[in-house]
Amino acid sequence: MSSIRTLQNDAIVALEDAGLRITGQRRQVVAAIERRDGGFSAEDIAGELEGVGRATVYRTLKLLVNSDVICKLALPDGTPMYSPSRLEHHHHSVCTSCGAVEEFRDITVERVLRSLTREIEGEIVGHRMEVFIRCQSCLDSSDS
Amino acid sequence: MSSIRTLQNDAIVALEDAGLRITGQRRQVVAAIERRDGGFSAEDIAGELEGVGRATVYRTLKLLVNSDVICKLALPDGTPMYSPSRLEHHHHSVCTSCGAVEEFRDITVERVLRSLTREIEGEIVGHRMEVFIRCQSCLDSSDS
DNA sequence: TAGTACTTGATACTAACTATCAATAACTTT
DNA sequence: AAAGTTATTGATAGTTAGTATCAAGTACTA
Repeated sequence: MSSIRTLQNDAIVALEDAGLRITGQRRQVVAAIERRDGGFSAEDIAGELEGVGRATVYRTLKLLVNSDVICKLALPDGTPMYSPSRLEHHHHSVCTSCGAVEEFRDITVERVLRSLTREIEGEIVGHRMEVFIRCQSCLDSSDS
Repeated sequence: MSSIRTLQNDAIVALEDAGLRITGQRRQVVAAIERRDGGFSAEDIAGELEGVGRATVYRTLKLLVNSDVICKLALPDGTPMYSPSRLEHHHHSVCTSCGAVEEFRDITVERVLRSLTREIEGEIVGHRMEVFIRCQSCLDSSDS
């Protein structure tokens, strides 16, 4: 019984690994995430899933963030966005016009972190990097 | 009349350049920022300045962010923090234990951005990078 | 089947802002 | 320097993105 890598499968494995239960509500949240592609807000999901309580949506998103199934990122003004996580170690580009989120992996980012290890006093415990863009389709439609 | 570079002076120049008025309240907010060093929250300032309305504090912080006198950054959980901005083009390290903020400048970060120009479809309009650390003094005090 | 423990949803609450708008203060003009 | 114009302020209410509480429900376990 081979399992293809879908968000659903990843999420279930992650929840199980964490000793958590696979409930109907959690499945619904994951399914809703999979149905969209790109970034979404917690309220997007909560609004869509009438049958699942808002608190449960927020709780589930937090669980999924903690198990690296999705990422929580932020627009320039700080507005939070969530995005499914496919690449192992990655960063995000966010289109400031349409909100489209792309993952990218860049080895030079890792190199930056290593170089900072020498420059920064203390122990690096994490980082965040977001690149804000105007994506090609937004550029195209405003060029008209 | 030479003017030394202080946050106060920078802030006043920035506000004037933007065609804004230098009011007593704005001076008080800037002075309060200068009195602390490192990161602070909007509520820190609002709580300290009893005579200045909360809305005015938030408005003034936003003006200062827009004119690059201070930076708005975020802890890993998204909690916003503000920090005075001294270096021209810089990033931040934030201690997740004590909240201390340091600025750093790293040319390799700029190199990453240039390399992304080739990798990312679309036009890069900005970025954010924060490095989370346990600073030396927090490490020292927990080593005991 | 009973028991224990994890989950849920309704509700209320918090943090960090933002919108409104009448009153006030700061520049500008004369 | 008084009058006029316009920016700014503060009180209040509202919004967004959550978190805390806790009784009721559901899932595993013995």
